[in-house]
Amino acid sequence: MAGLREKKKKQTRSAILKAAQHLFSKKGYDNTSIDELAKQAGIGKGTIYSYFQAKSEIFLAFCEEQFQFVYQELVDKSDPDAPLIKQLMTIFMGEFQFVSRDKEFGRILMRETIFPKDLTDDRSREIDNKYIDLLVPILKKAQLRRELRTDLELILVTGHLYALYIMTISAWYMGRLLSEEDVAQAMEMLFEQALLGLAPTTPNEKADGSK
Amino acid sequence: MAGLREKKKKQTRSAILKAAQHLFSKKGYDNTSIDELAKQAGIGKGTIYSYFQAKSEIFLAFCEEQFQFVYQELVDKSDPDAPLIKQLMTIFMGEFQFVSRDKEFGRILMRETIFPKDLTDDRSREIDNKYIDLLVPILKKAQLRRELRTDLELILVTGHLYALYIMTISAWYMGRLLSEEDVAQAMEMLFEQALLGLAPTTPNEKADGSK
DNA sequence: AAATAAAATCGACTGCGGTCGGGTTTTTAC
DNA sequence: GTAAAAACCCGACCGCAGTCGATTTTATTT
Repeated sequence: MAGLREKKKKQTRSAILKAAQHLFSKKGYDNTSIDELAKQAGIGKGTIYSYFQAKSEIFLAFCEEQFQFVYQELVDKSDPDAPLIKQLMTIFMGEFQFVSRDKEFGRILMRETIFPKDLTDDRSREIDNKYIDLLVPILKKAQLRRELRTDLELILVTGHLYALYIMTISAWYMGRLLSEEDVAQAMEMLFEQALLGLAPTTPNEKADGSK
Repeated sequence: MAGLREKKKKQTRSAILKAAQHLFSKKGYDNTSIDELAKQAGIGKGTIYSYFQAKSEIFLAFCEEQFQFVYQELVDKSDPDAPLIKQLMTIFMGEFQFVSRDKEFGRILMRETIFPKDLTDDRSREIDNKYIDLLVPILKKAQLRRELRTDLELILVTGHLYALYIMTISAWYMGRLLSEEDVAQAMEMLFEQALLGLAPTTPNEKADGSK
């Protein structure tokens, strides 16, 4: 049977992740050393590096599991027939609450997700694929309700909205936004801007003619 | 004279930055150790930490100088009467070219700028204040030309546009956009989306009534 | 000018992320 | 069943960021 080795590897990998879940949650990312992780998982330090290429990768794998749970919750919570902006707020503020539970945790996640160090690792790409999967159906429904233009590539729209989310979070990290309400308010204004457009409601070229 | 000490401190600080400029440019950020930096600057390792709290701070200070130069170039290059979207493209693609000269350099800069580790350090905040200072006059002129709504807070608009820039860069870092043309194209489409709005040209609420 | 206080400088030291070569276990070949 | 090959595991080791207390340099007081 070729299965014996494979099985053990799965066990080891999951032991590492379990140790990570325990220690990261308890002591935070920076305060958990690889040595501790290895000890907790009952393996040697070097072994960890044959499962993950860097400490940050363990963190991303850890996040992925957490996310899986949160996403489902968010999908369940949001009302598919509510106005688009309401749904966006539900999802992204839910995200924010999750990320902001531990500021350090969120910062590392953001950094690795948006500006990944290792391009060979698909983990970061997968994470924002999740955003796309989450948003696209919502956007499609909004198109049916005529809340959204139908001539746009939805992937660009998700990128647009995600960008505004990132910017809001960043402003919070930089101390420009202090409370959760500040964050919510700024985010909603940005979404409104995106939906209505920055240019005057009637496009400029046509307005010129009428003047 | 109270000046002697102050003078020396200025000298030392500038020696560190000069060493940083030299070594970072030559060997990259990660490959330059604090020890080397200290040696090149002709001081002890510990001394560096009484001028900067972390290696990343030295990097940000180094960037600030570089930026100063690039900004001026960008301002000079852009035509203040061109359509807003043209001006935005000139500025942000100029930025991109600067940042992408060295991928590692850009990544660290982005990470520190957008998700700073140390909130007590104002450097990262200053860097995006520069964006605001750069964009606001351009936006004001666009308002006069009726290319931009006048009922918006300009700081939110700069945030909006900056967010789209970041998102595009991020997509490049993640390997979703490969060439410079890809980046330019994606960026322009996002800016267009932002200007025209994601919602159908006539806002939904009014369209409903007419139907 | 001498004595005291304050500030700045230094490099040995610590702890951590990541590497590497030798040792061990599993698989394959015969 | 045994020997060769492959895969896997490990912890001593390396280089580096950042700390700390001892030491030197500058400012202040008498």
